[in-house]
Amino acid sequence: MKKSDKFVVSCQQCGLNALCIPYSLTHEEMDEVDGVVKRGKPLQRGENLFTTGTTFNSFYAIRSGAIKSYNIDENGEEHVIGFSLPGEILGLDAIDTAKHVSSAKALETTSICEIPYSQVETLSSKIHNLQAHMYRLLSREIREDQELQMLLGKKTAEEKIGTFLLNLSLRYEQRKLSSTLFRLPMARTDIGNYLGLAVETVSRVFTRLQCNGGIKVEGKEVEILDRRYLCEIAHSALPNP
Amino acid sequence: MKKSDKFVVSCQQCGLNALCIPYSLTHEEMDEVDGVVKRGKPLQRGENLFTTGTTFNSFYAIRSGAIKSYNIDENGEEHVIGFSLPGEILGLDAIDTAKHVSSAKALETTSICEIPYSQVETLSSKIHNLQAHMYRLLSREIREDQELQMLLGKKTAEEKIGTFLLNLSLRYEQRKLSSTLFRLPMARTDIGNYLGLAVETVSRVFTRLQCNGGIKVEGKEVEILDRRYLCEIAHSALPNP
DNA sequence: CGATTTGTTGATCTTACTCAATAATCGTGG
DNA sequence: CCACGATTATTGAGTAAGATCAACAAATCG
Repeated sequence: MKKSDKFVVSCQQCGLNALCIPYSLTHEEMDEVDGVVKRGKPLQRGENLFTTGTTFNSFYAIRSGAIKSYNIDENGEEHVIGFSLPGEILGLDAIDTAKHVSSAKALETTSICEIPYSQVETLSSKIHNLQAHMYRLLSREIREDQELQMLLGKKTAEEKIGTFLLNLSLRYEQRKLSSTLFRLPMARTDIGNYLGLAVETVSRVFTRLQCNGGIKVEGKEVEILDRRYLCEIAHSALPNP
Repeated sequence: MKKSDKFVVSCQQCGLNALCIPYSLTHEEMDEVDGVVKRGKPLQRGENLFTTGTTFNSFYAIRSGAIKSYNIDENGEEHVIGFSLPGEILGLDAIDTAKHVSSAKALETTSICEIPYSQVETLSSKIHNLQAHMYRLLSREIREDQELQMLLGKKTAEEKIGTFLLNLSLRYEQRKLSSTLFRLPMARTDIGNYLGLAVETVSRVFTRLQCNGGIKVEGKEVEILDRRYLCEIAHSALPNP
């Protein structure tokens, strides 16, 4: 097996384009990065990848499936922090405390790649482009979180759901999956919890968007019928005009 | 001037304990980190440190004063992202895009330290502890943003304001300033905008908290009278019991 | 196949927004 | 320093968006 092949197998299939930055690493460096990525056994629906308070050793890249990140507050209430789809990375919020500050649960059968943090730390000292990439990765998450804050603080239920659907659509597209027809891996409850809405509101907005011809919903299957209309609803710039 | 003195001058006074990590850097390393930090001329109230879309070259540490980070949306509406107080760092969200994704404006006369990103990148490849620290710094911001998301999505007006005040109190305390008596550097409008509340609601909650003896407000001066009560209102764990 | 969870729809209630009026504070120039 | 206008803050009254409660339908699972 050539080095570049190995790289392709454990890295790009992992959706780890992010970590690997093929355009700026030598084959040798790719191989090194490649070497630290571990493929774990798939998680079953409902299984936890990690839970709050446990020691942070690795972050993870989703290969297939979907993960829900959440926290349980003092009153035992769940708070959904986000959803991770294939090709995305999670666990970066735990670097600072060395303990996981949230829990991560599989929403469906999910296979993941484990990326031991200590090795990334060591490797990124040596490979300058990997370090630069880690900084960008972390920075991007900060920026995305800030966008979400605006969504949560200032937008109406319709704007929240519209933006949520368009965001999912974009993320699937980035992974070469259909951007117009996809399956929501999470329950309505999770969507509501994530967006700060009651389940009933989520349901009602879905129905309303369907009545207006923007989408077609059937259980967890969603089809985006009128992207332009959804963008209007979301009051955000067109992700893909 | 001894090296350690120089370090103290441009670094600790900057509130850059964060960047310097005295406990894990040698004097030589401290001196190197020290060397890249530039002290700029103070900003006057209303002056911008940077604006959305401009090239990102440096991030900044607040030495004194206060900064408001914000964005202007398509409709010309301002959205307040956050406030930076002495000893805190801002601009980390721009690493990814190489352009500033938000604007930063001085809320009062503010002196800052400029930290050229390219130099931190270079230096952190060489000084492993600096790299590790940068990762922690970025990771912490992600975690804090996630906490804010929960606040914005699921909490009532009282919980939001209560948490906001306790958070400010904690941040002042960390910088050895009074945690019980301080001046709000931002307008009510900014607080409301930041927390996703109407100005009027902010005003009303302030009055209500004052009536219940939790705080004393007089214009921008705030005194925390009953921390325990505020914590109850905020429905959060006591930051300092 | 029945039981349990998950999703939808309707009716009512509550929180916080909006609009409006007034009061206080700030900044500026005489 | 004070007077002026402009901005910023407070308070009240009415309204609307979304929460809650409740009932039912549909999907999922053992």
